[in-house]
Amino acid sequence: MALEIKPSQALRLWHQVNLDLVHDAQPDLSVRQVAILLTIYLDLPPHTVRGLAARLGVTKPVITRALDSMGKLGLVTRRRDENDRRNVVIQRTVAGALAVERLADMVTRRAREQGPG
Amino acid sequence: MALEIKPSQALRLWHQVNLDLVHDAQPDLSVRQVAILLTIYLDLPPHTVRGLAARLGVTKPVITRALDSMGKLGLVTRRRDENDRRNVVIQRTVAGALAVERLADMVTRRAREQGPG
DNA sequence: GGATAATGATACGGCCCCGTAACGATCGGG
DNA sequence: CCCGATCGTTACGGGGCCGTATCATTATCC
Repeated sequence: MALEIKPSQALRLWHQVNLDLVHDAQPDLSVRQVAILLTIYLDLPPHTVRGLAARLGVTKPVITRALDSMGKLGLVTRRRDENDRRNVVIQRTVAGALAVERLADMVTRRAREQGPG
Repeated sequence: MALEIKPSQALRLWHQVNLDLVHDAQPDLSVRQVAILLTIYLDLPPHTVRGLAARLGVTKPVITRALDSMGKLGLVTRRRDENDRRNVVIQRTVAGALAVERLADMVTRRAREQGPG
């Protein structure tokens, strides 16, 4: 059962949510950071730097830096993989889960506000 | 007739579209730039720096700089208001309209791909 | 064990964005 | 007129992200 949505509704939805994101005090995450964060919270673990880089089609330093900054915000954590100590496993946090949930509420609420066409 | 959407669908939609935005070669716009761009293309003209700043709740230099960079990308244009030469009227462009349309298609297509719950 | 490969982090130079403050241009009221 | 208010822009100092190249650490394979 796919979501039936018209282009004009899609645009208004994207507009409203982006306005909400600008308005709320939280620091704006970049498009890449959002893509990484949601991949971590929606795709099945485990998540590695290499894997995220491949999924997003960007270089590894992009992931490392994004994890650094989102780590400072408490949205994710890193842990060495004890089975293969070259790997780093990215883990979810309570704060990160809350941030994702807030985003879901934002999108859902704005979607419900959209009128026809 | 509001859009019926579940939080998990909303999150997957936001995730997919952000992944698309990262993947496509176009330079990533910031959240603020997207909010400005869509305000210009969805809200009724005329649009001024001051008005956009108020709508987004940010300072005027933020708008000026965003218009500079989006202007370089050909997404918007500026023109002096001849009635009150202090004002600047922001105008739409063909390239900007195409970019907005592409975004609408992206969101619409990804929405249709979302399964239940 | 030693060479090779793979993983994630770091260094570097460059560019863009931020907020505050100040600025020039323009309008409007007295 | 002239003074104050308004508009958009610019200057400044600071911080973040980018891609490339390089690095240390760890695993693998012969």
